[in-house]
Amino acid sequence: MPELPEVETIKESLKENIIFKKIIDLEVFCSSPIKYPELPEFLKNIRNKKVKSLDRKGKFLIIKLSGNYNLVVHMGMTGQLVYYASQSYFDRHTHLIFNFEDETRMQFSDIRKFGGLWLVRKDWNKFVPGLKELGIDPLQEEFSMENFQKLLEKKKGIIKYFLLNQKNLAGLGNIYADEVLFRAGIKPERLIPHISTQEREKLYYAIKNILGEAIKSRGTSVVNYTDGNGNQGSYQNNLMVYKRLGKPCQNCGTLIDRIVLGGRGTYFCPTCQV
DNA sequence: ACAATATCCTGCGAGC
DNA sequence: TGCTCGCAGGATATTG
Repeated sequence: MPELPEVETIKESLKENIIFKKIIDLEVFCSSPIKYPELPEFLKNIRNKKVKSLDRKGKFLIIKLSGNYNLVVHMGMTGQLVYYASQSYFDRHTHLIFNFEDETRMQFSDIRKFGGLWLVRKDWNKFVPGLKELGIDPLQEEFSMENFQKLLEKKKGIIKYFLLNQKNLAGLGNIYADEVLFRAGIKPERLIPHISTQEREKLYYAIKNILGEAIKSRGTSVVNYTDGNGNQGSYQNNLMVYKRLGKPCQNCGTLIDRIVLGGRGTYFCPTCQV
């Protein structure tokens, strides 16, 4: 599940390989990931564009191209964007191949097809659902303790819902939401008004630190995530609760429990989290 | 206004 | 062995 640390790693690993390269052609094996514009226009507009820079907003990867075009990519659950300099791996989930002028390429594959690509220019973020509504990115300076406290002030709901809602904070998904709540010592179903200021502080640092650590580990490869070079991350070795149902908590030995919140498997330690 | 569920999709592993 | 079923969860739409 590409969440913020994974998309950040994909961005950085792709950057070294595709920056300043010219896309001469796009091969389409499955057009459903192309969300905007319609395929013929997408094909026409992607051709002969040079990669100018790579950016990230929450879980969105934004590849800035010449002609003021932006290629916005969301990996969904199983999306992968991998660069190949020589022979490439190809299977039935490979949907798109971006061919560069120097005969290298970047492939988009997506088993579950929840991912999407948008090629946009003017008013670009209004064509991409969810992009304009994104909340604070926890890696930006704007994510201060003050702003975080302010954000929580008016909220009434369950803390895990808050963390997963991209309109509040942009970038947390199911894995890191659970990990962050474990480190902060907060049960996932706690109501926000019942969370103390001190706990909110712990939560703030948990978000900042865990995302930072996960980026250092180059992401969590628990399902099929790889970076832009096809390499796995290692943060799966640091997970304290996610997917650890029935295993002893590494802090206190209590068996990790699982509940369902928002249709998502939610893992926590019944002792360490109150 | 909010919480909770259904929806899209495919692979995988459990159980019969 | 091979089938069905439930589960995995990105985000949005819809229902409660």
